[in-house]
Amino acid sequence: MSRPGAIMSDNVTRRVRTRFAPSPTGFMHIGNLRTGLYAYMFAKKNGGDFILRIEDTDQERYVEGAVEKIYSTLVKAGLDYDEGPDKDKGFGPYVQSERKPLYKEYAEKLVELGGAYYCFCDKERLESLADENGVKKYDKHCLQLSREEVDAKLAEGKPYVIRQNIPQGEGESSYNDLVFGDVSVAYADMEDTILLKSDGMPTYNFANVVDDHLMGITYVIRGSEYLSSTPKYNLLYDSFGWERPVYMHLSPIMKDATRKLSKRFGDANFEDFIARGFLPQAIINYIALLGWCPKDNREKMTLAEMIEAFSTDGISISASIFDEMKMRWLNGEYLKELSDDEFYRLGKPYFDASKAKGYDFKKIALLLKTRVDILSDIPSKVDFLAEYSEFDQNIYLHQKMKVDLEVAKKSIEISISALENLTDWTNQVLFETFVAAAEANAMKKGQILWVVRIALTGQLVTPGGASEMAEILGKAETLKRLKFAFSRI
RNA sequence: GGCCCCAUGGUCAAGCGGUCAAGACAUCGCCCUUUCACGGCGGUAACCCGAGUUCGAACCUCGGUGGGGUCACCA
Repeated sequence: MSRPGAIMSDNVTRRVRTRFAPSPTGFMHIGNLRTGLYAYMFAKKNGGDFILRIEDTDQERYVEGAVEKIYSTLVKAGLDYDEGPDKDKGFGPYVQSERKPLYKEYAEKLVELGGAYYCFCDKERLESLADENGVKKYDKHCLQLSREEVDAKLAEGKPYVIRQNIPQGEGESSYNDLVFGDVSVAYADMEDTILLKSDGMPTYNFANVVDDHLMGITYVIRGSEYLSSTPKYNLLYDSFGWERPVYMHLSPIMKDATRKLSKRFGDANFEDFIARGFLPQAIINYIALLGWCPKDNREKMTLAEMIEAFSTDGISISASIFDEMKMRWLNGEYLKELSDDEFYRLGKPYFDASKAKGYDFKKIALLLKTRVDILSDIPSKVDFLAEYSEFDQNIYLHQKMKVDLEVAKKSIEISISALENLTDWTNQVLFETFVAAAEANAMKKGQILWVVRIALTGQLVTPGGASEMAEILGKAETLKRLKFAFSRI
């Protein structure tokens, strides 16, 4: 396999044009989005155009609202297309179902050119072609038909499809993929697949070629499932006498070692991640890294930085497993970078959804910014404000700080008396009060702080230290909880 | 099953014939003038197997194994 380098400028004879061509069959899958991202980055990196095309030739799988989802995802992700259904720059329409007459015209033209032929075989005959593996390779039966016979059947109104006419005999079709290098497939291994269905709609095999050519697409960037059928598409370009585009195939994103990330994997779609409190830029950043690595190995990058650093030789050829853990980490990094106000604004819906009511969430947000990876972690972090009851006494125990139940009980007792007459209820004063109380009683301040924090929340991991928790809870609630905790030890 | 493609720690990955085989996530430990977190420092952990080419192979070749894709009037 020969490994191609990055695009040399002298190879770019035509303006770079890439496209993203999703089919409106549901939500926006992460793997699909990544393909769009790479097509976008490649175009922008090379000063070219990024085109959106809707591939809806399969009416059976069409899902209502899916087109809108494609638009909104692209907007949120920051991938603005230069051309698309709502931005016609003269290559439209950009929705395949609206291009129907075009495909028929080109299919007929291809028949004239010898690259395709009419086929009238019925389902029964096709079924009978199955071999021991159930593979039904078409036998070019209708290629034998004379022009007169074809015309007669057509005049009769017999249903037909148009099939690609793969050359017979030896020979192979090959191309050089920007990511995979040389790929070739023998003619003998290709089938005369259907180009135009009996309903007059094209199959993907045909529509993508006609559209890519008509829309001036110079670089075809798509999933690796097309790797081995691409030689066939190239034959189509050749038959038409069209210039072949350059291809860049992308390996799939896996759910685990053997399963592809599929639409059935509920969490694998963009909308869902957004709803769970992932930031669009974090998602984009993460998926860009799933299968691509910049020269300098940077990880956290803005879209603009990624475009700047984008190069095809950094794209990996093997599949990668989606790791939500790492995406969470990256998202956390983006969260920490937010201004306090921005974090509060974005987190507000999650605070509102928590069980805690009536607290100063703006203040709590300050504490949470460095403590959550995704916004939907917020409710579980603040629920202790509303829910406080019996908890496991063992969480008081801390060997290194020498905290046992006896020390815990004493710490709480000391704290109660130190706090009871305190009027200035701020974090700073509270902290100093705890420290002073510890010193006055010959205890380590960590012993007090550790115990109070737990006594106040009933949790081992909390959104802040003892003084911060006390400040948020307020004097009355703080004392109430300390007294309760004291009574339980 | 035929054909196409892939193979570095648990995960993402750097590596392009000579490296003590980077870095990040996760994990573990330590530090943060003894609270949670943040942060800092450090540890554990990898070239699928077998031949060949070469003075020398994670890198090149072949075979095996494993995995993915494809073989639709789906895209």
